[in-house]
Amino acid sequence: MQAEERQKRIEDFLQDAEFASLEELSKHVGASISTVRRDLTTLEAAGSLKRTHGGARVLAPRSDEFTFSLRDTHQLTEKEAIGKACAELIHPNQSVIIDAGTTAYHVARYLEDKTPQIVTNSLPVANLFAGANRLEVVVSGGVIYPRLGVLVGPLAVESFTKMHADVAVMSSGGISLEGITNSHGLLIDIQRAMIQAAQKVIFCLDHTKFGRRSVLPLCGLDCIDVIVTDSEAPADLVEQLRSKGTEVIVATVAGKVAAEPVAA
Amino acid sequence: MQAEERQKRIEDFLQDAEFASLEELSKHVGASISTVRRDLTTLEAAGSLKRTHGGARVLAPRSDEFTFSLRDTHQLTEKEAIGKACAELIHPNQSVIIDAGTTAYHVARYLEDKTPQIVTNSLPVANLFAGANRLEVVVSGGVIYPRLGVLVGPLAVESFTKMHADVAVMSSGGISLEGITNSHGLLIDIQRAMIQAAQKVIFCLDHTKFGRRSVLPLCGLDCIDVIVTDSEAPADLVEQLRSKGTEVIVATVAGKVAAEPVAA
DNA sequence: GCAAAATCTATCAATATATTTCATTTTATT
DNA sequence: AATAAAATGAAATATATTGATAGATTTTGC
Repeated sequence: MQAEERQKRIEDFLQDAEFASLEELSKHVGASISTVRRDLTTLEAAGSLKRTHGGARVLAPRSDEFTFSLRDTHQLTEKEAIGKACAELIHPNQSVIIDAGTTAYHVARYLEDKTPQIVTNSLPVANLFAGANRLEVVVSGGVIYPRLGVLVGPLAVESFTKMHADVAVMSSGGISLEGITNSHGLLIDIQRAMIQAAQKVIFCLDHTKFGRRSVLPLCGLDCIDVIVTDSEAPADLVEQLRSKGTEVIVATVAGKVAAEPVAA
Repeated sequence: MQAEERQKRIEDFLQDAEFASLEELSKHVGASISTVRRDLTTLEAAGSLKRTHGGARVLAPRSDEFTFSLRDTHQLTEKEAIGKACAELIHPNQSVIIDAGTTAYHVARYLEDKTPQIVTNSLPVANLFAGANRLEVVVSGGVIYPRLGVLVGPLAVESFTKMHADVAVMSSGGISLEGITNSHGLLIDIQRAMIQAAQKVIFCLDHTKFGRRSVLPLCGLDCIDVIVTDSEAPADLVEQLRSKGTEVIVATVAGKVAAEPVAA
């Protein structure tokens, strides 16, 4: 059988089964385990499935919840650490804009005790605080972007242009020396408005974002006050960013924060 | 079994049980206590549950995330019937404003197939449609009113004053011959804006609301185009409303027989 | 407040799964 | 057909997951 044909059969099989073990797949396509492994590696790189221990599963099996926030266990501990470290930068009673994105979501989880005023366009974040009556949560208006649970569109942008906040906690798809980039065009306008609205801009980016360039440019390094990342971030790029005057905080996964002496 | 599958089962199990011991979970997923422990650690980090001594519980139990919507099983079947009946009044592709309230929520549940454009200030309603990518859902901005998951405040009011919709599906605390009343002061302004914004105003009120007067007056009968209620509504008041020129639709509860002959 | 019981965390060996490596077969190219 | 290149399957090596156990911690009952 041809490699391409085989990989297509694997994709189809997974589409129905949602998950399949290597043995199953091997039997189904009539190839050895090794070959199936190789195919899975290829297909994962192509983005059509997700490998797991013991097999593979479809990428977003069901979208009954916000797929991004709870199913995305990628770099989970890193994001946890980043969330914790970033939350420590927020002082009580500050007003905080929370961006819609996995990493920013994890920051939000550590904010409840600080009782800040929170502004967000993320439904998951809104839900997180819906039950808490100690802190005030402002939700921007907007149209729901399916699956992500983000509010987008002119109403959302407008909300933020009229607003002011002490801090903005942002996340995005990539960072390089040229600046920040992101993938979703609809989000860019909103993120720019968020950055404009906030006095201090914090970007939370796990190490996989470093050196990566997403489709669309969001802003230059000069817009950023602080970057929070995890200890896996490439040291050279971190140094270069610092030498360009951007404060970079590296959160250690163990739970402690390796904050650099703040050179404001 | 796969790790992911197992963790999903733990989540699901907890969703129903609200709390479960390690032993229960271990038995339910067919893995050792140690493994369940590890899963719980992971899931807690992901934010989907809270570990406790001896087990784990849901973080925000689905059933009282928004106290009003799901915990309120009061007149559930009646509200179901009202929701269904009201949804039938909506034509495909109409734009619909959905009020924040138990009854209006139940209407929303029957709207997905109509693919209307939906506007709401209710987080539960927003969540309901967050996964659906066939229909456009606009969320008004605003401050989260704790526990209810309603967006209130000037931002919310403003959203609706700038808007226009074909239909508004409303609910409230009471109706009498003098008009509609509601209890939450913060909601009144928003509801008025909703009514202004819509061409056709439908009020969904189960029978317990009839003859009741809540704290604050919302609007007179002249603002209302249609009232949808259930078959337990007092016939005399229904008749009086009709004679005043308000259309009243009585939804029959499945299994229950309409007390009065319904003159559509 | 103390002791007993239960539960938690940390660690380790056993197992299962991944990755790497290499000889062999298949396919493509001249 | 001869050769180079790529793909395959199988083995060896490395890594991850699991279940069990021992010592630390918390809860419970008095």
